[in-house]
Amino acid sequence: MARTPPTKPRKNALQARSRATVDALVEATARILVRDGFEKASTNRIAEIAGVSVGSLYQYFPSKEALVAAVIDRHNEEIMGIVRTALAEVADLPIDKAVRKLVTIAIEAHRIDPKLHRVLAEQIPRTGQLKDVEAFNREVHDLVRTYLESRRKEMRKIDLDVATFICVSSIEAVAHNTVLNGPEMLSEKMVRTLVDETTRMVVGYLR
Amino acid sequence: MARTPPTKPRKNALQARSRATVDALVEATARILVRDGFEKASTNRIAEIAGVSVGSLYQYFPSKEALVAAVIDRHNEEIMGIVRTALAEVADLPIDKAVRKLVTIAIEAHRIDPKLHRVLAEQIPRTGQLKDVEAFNREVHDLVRTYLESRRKEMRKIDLDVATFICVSSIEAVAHNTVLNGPEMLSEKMVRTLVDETTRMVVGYLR
DNA sequence: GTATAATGCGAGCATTCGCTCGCTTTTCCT
DNA sequence: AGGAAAAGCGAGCGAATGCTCGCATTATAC
Repeated sequence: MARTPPTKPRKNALQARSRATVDALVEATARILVRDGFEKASTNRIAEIAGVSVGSLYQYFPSKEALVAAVIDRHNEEIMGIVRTALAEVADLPIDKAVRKLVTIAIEAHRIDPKLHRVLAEQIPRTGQLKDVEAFNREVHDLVRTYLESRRKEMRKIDLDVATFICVSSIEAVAHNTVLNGPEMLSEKMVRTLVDETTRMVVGYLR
Repeated sequence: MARTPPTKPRKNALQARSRATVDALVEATARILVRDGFEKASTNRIAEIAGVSVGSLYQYFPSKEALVAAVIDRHNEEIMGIVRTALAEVADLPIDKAVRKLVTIAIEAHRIDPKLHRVLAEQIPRTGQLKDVEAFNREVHDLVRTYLESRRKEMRKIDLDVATFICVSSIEAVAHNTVLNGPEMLSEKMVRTLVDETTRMVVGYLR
């Protein structure tokens, strides 16, 4: 048999299979969380649904918590992606346009897999994940603060950190509660009204 | 054997002791939740800390969930008491004064046993308690809505339910995040600033 | 082709948990 | 005093869970 080239020797095969296994496990965890809730999500069950053995599960995730954390990370990354993109797009817009976009985006972000979002928000005991949640909040805060800083001339004199804190908290809460209150509040018309009103409040506050 | 008198026959003795037992159990549950978190709060442990046997525990609480629910109810009742009182006091005040008071109260209410509040918010899987939380939110919403209705002339034309939803969500979120962010944000000065700013935002929005 | 390492397997262990049940102690009533 | 009812007790059961470990299977290297 011919020689195998020196490059790319020892991790291909390993990755092809194990990557798939890891993905299947995370996906299975998410599905069980949505379908049966946190309490019913045992490692045995997760492995079963993923079509993987418990033993293999524990080769890639040291604990059940790690598995759930992976699901949370994936979800958070999705949301952060949206938020980052939105804030980049908004960088050159005046405050009123920017806030409107951000409010819209906030609701949209919460609408990604709302069932999973609900389970993560309501059923997952935040044990150890505190760091992650904090980092998440921190990044959002910093991004928004940076934007506001660049638009300071449109604003009244105001402590930037306080303003950011209040605006982010409020927008997030409206988006969160809107989505959690079920599909009733998610009619096109309702969403538009909420975006209008929240934007009005925040913009009015900032300047 | 003589007849047992019709009035107050069968619950006196029961109440002196059992009242104390029930209280001890609820108190112990709260303490364990704060000290060790939800996961460590087993019924055996709760009974032990309460100085009561597991058997007795199950005479008064049909399940662990019921015990936790009792703690939540107690906490919610405390908060609702404050909120109800505040809204009564505020009924005759103009919007700016009223909102300021409500924001202050919201933070104060969240400051009742903040550690317990944090555990309840972050660690308790909301399973079955959904109804209670909904009822709680509902009552707050209705109280605030009623106040705003009585002050409509001071306000711009606006959908009352939407306005209530946005204001309550925002105020609650600011209070919640303020308290959860730890004692750093709770200096006298900081709190005053937050109250000022949040009040400004909400009042500006409403009129 | 064969040795070696990577990956996967799953019965089962140790532990914990929620909860029951047969019994004792305390309180009340007469 | 005496007996019935209320309250309390706690060893322990059955079920479930997170996780281990010795072995089987598959891929890679040469």
